[in-house]
Amino acid sequence: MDSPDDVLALGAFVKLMRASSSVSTRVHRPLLREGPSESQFGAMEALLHLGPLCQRDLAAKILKTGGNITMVVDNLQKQGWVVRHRDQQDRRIVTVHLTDAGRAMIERVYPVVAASIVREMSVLSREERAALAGLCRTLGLPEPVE
Amino acid sequence: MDSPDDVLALGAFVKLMRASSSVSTRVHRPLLREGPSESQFGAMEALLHLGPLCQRDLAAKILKTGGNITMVVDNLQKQGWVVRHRDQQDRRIVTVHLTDAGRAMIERVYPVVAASIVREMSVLSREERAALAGLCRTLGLPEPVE
DNA sequence: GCACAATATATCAACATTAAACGATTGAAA
DNA sequence: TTTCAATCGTTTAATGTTGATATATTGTGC
Repeated sequence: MDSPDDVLALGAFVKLMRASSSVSTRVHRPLLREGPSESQFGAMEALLHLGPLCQRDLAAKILKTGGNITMVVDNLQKQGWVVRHRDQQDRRIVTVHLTDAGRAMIERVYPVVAASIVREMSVLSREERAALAGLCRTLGLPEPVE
Repeated sequence: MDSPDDVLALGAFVKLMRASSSVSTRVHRPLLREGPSESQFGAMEALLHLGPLCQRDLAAKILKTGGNITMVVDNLQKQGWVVRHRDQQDRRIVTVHLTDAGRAMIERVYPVVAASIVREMSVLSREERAALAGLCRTLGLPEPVE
């Protein structure tokens, strides 16, 4: 467990965690004190680009649990950015829709965040960005049973 | 803002976020229902490998805010894993020390997490892990003013 | 039609996280 | 020596996050 290979694997993991944490913090910092929180932003962006979603799909999109989505949607609803529609075919399902105010907000805020992301990624060359994307895609896949 | 380059930058960012989130979740899942939380683990690991730290340094090590550290150390103290020592030279400073029980806990748990990390990273070749570490190191650096 | 498993959401307790404001303490400048 | 700014930790309000559990609803097998 302390072979040189293991040490390098641990180092790569730590760097992955620190990079994602610091980049994410910097990307979302401009929204402070006016816009949605990070989770709220993720949900609003999904609704903008994918259309109305049920809470289950929304949770899957932003990698959060069901219990969490209830609270995030609650808070979005308080802001008047989304509304819940109970599905009439399957009454277990709640579909979340953007309001006009919500659409206006996310259409205003999304470009700001996107520009921030592009700026953050500009420290890497085009080839490096492609390499990072490929490595992260591999890492994100479920672990093989081995 | 929608040039092909920008789209690739956004894609790389999303994959970075999803990879770090899913890998981190899988790495820490084995600790559920017995061990420390993820933040608690980070703090305990820092104390194990670096020795006693003041809360400010602890916050910097695990990339969290001061207000957060107060709560994390509170909860570690409740478990009997750490103690606070008020510095006598500079009475503003609180140094956090592992207790014997805390050291025993983290020495038992750390190898489990480390093995889990090594397993997660094993989906990449040695060269890929090195490349990932380098890219993430670059990304984690503060953004140039440009 | 009736159990019954599966699904979707909500609820709950515990812990996490942040920004902002605050109190105590320190050190240095006036 | 007396302000005074900086530093360290804490507190607070708001939101997030999870796993466990509960409730309502659906569809299936009988």
